[in-house]
Amino acid sequence: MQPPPVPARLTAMSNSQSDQDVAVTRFAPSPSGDLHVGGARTALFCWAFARGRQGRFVLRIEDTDRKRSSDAAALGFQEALLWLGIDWDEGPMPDGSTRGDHGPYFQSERLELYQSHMDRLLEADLAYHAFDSSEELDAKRAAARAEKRPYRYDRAGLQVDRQERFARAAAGEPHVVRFRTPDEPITIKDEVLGEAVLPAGEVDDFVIRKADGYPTYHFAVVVDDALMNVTHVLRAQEHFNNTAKHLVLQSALGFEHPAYGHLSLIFNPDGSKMSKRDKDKAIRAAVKSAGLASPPDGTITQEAFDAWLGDKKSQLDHDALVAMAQALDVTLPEINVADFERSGYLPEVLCNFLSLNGWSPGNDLEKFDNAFLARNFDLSRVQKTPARFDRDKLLAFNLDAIQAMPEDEFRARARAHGMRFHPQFMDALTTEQFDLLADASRERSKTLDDMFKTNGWLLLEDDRLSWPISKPVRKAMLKGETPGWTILQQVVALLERIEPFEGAALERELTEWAEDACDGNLGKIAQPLRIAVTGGPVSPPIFDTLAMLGKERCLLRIARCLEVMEGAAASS
RNA sequence: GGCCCCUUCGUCUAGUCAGGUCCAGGACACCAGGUUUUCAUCCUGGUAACAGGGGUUCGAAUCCCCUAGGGGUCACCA
Repeated sequence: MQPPPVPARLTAMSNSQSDQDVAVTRFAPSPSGDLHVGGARTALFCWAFARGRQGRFVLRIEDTDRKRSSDAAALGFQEALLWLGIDWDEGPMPDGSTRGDHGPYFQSERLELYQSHMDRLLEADLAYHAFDSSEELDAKRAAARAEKRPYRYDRAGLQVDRQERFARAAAGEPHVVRFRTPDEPITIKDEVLGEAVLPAGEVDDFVIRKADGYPTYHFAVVVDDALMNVTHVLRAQEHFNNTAKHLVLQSALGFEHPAYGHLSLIFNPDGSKMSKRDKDKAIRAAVKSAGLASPPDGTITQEAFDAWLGDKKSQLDHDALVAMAQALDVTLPEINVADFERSGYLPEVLCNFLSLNGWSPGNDLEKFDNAFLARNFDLSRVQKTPARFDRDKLLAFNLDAIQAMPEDEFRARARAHGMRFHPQFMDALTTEQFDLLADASRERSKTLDDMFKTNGWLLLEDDRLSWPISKPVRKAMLKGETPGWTILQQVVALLERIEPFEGAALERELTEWAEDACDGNLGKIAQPLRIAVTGGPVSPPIFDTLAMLGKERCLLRIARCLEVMEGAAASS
């Protein structure tokens, strides 16, 4: 039996209301997991495109997959966008309110809207109920693959008589609705990639309403973009082929076609696709290289550990990953926007860097802010090729931004970061101590997190400090004609005298003292001092280090250190 | 595998649409020096690319064709 001819299209339906927007873009994430940097870049470009043209930027939540969507994730996306400095004119707000006249902005709340357009299609035979079971379809797919033939839906649903289709659907028999794709080539015009023609038959009769009554992505996106007057759809390149479906659907529904621009993907440095799985992979690699047979203390149970290791496809949850990373001393790769925040990257730097992956203003200009991006962003300069995400360069940009920051801004931002991610660290320090630390750390900080990671010595009880004899410690303390510890012995009396015990006074006195005692070589005393008060060879400039700790604690630490070093010197 | 897209230093890219000013520019990384009380910074210099092959042209990174490589997609997920 021949399939019935393709029916005529519905007459044009005006979906342009009174607004004369030249540019309406939208970011439409599905709320599962966290906002990925690739998604963040898409959002940023959408935002910039609209902002640069006095247009509107819409946030829409595509939660038609009921199994995977969550409200928490939707909120997380909003917070991540706001943190990046991306705001929207329409859509849900984190406080639960909604902006805009084209809502609702959660697809799960737009079901009647979809239904009315679905009915138009069904009535006009531009779509049809199909009663194939998943098993039947799977079998057909498998058969096609076995014959090395591309699978296309065979329109089995159309073999059922029209009246019967409607009757069975009305009777409640499980079914999907499929779109009757016209048998003709489809031309995709893309502002980034150019024009592409998909041969007739390439797009089959795809499902537009699932058995659970929810529209599929393809249908919802087309209806929503039209009803929200979206003029420019900027999205990831993985959607490129889907565009053909959206185009035919728009024609059938009588909607105008928005302009499309497909953005290339963002990859890892090794060329693999960047995904949340990378964190799990990093931990697996660390476990393997350490040859671990049981989980480190304080992480996960042996049972969970075995189950996880036994199933390569399984992934540890976030808390477990963090615990494992800490125990194994590995850094998890940052994948989500929230990861970068936690790692101490500045949002304006992340945006700047993300923009550079796929877009550039030309003229060898690299450093710019979101306002500049909005003013200058255009589709013609968007890169067609995927970009590998270079964390070293991002880190270098972050460093530059921190160095360029005024001292008090750095204090404030570092403090906010500390309160959020290192509360126990902040509790242990007085305001004065923290400011001292921030000022001393700024010029060596690549991230806001650095100072919290490298200054644990400040929090330690004086009698808990220890001095592992590493190579640089041995060199500074024990080696040479006059070993460092003997110089340290001599400087104690001076330190006891210095008042006030502050940076300037310390610098003056110690420098003068080194003139005689160390042949003018401050390093001879600075390193032993640093090691004595911090337990290791690395800390902020020595005078700041001493001042932060205060005289009493310094002297206590030095005294204990001298005992240890004398012992080490005697036994070697 | 079918279909679609892409291809400039290790990486992100400028230059390609309007062929000469490009023996290809910048940034990060890397290498070599230098500054510095540790670390990190900072300064100076350097190595390094038009995927390959055919055309067109006085002239090609830029235009055309082929090959190779890479990516995307083929769900009742978005």
